[in-house]
Amino acid sequence: MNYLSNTTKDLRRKSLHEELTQTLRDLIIHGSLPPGVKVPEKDLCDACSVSRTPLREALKVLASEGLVVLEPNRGARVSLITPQDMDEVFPVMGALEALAGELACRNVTDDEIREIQALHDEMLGHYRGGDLESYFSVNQRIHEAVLDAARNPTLTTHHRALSARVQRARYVANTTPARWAQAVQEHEDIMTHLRARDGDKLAQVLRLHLENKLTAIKQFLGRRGGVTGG
Amino acid sequence: MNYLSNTTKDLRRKSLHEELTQTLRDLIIHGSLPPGVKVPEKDLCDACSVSRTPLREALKVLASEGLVVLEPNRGARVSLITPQDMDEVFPVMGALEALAGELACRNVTDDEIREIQALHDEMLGHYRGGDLESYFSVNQRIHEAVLDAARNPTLTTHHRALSARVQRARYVANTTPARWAQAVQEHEDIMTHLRARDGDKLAQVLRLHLENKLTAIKQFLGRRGGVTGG
DNA sequence: TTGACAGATAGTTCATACAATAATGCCCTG
DNA sequence: CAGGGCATTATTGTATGAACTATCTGTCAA
Repeated sequence: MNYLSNTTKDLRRKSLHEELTQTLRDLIIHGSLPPGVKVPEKDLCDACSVSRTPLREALKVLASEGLVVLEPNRGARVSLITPQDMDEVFPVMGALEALAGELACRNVTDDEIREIQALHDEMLGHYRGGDLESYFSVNQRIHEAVLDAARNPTLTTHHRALSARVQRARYVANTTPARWAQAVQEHEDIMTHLRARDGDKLAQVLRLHLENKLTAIKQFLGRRGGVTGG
Repeated sequence: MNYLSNTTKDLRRKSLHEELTQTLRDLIIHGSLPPGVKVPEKDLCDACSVSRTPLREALKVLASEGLVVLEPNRGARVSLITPQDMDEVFPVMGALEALAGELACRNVTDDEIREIQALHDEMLGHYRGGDLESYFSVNQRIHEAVLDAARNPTLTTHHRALSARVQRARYVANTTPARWAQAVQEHEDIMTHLRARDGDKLAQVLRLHLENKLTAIKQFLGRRGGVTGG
């Protein structure tokens, strides 16, 4: 009875508030709940057909992830996407991805490298076809695969929390052809270093990847004039 | 009405569940709620004189921080401290502290350096006096000061969440004289590089600092035979 | 004596009711 | 007509109750 691992939760049935958390997270990431909007409890309760208790529990978790902001006695609102936020999030994200790259190079299997390579090739196809949505989707899976290969659930958890805030920015900031080409090139480098299992180089390019993405997003946010999502 | 910063929460009155979260966090960090124990809602409600609703909200947040584990329909228990956990947490912590060191060197003011130096000197006093508790306390404040100097609240938030898990380990693992001396030397290096505002070097030594701490703790956990706190 | 099933029990999950706080609109006054 | 104060309303915060799930215990059969 002593041996209840901390990671038992994988195959358990999800409870209501847990599903809700995921649902709301997705709504926020995909922009269905845009930055800045008030989120009255009752509306969400009606929309999701649940009572306030599990909903409030979900909101507390999302608040701890930084996706919503709770103002006591005045309710919740989806957090804004400001250039300052991006300046905060991206460096942290970069540090975590760099670490993931290092660890992945130590732990990744040949099979996993082949899988990631396949994803990479698929992504290139979407790039050539100009299919941005599919590109983003596969891109996301690549980064998640690298995280998996790092074999560090704690790292994955924190990365995922930040990833939500980063992804959200993608939905409000356009991708220029130049930036897109640059990103693809960076992914080529990522694959090169991963195949070579060169942890330092992979870490370096992952960090650069994030830095460049930040620059691109901030240029867009700057053009649109600061606070996004009102 | 558009300009509600995401960081408004500082000067607001805390709500019950928020205070509870902090209270429980402290109880867990200091070992009053030792790793592995079941945490029946009713007991905590009686102990804290609150109803179950805010308590449950607090537990959800602590679960998202990894301090408690929720097993659906079977309640919450304080998460265990295993060597595997430490292997997960410390590298992530190291990456975040390294980043903090880099950013701090860019942004720290002369006044802040003086303050941190003062803390460092105070800590040395506690070391010479053999006062481990005071040493830990000031040590903690030094690392927090570096985080503050990094000017990145997101980084601070994630660091703090991990820090709770790390600190907890300190309360179960003894500090050997050798390790203590080593840690003090590392702190000397930290101060040197911070004063020189050498971000790369500071990042490097902070990472090393965490790696060595991990080694020390794992040696202790290993000696005690694996899972701690049942 | 051991194993399994059934009932009882304790504890969690979700729903709802009540209380308190902030937002809104109206009226009154200057 | 404008501004401030008060009452009303809406929304959040907390408490409690109902239903469900897991666990424990005791009994019966092999």
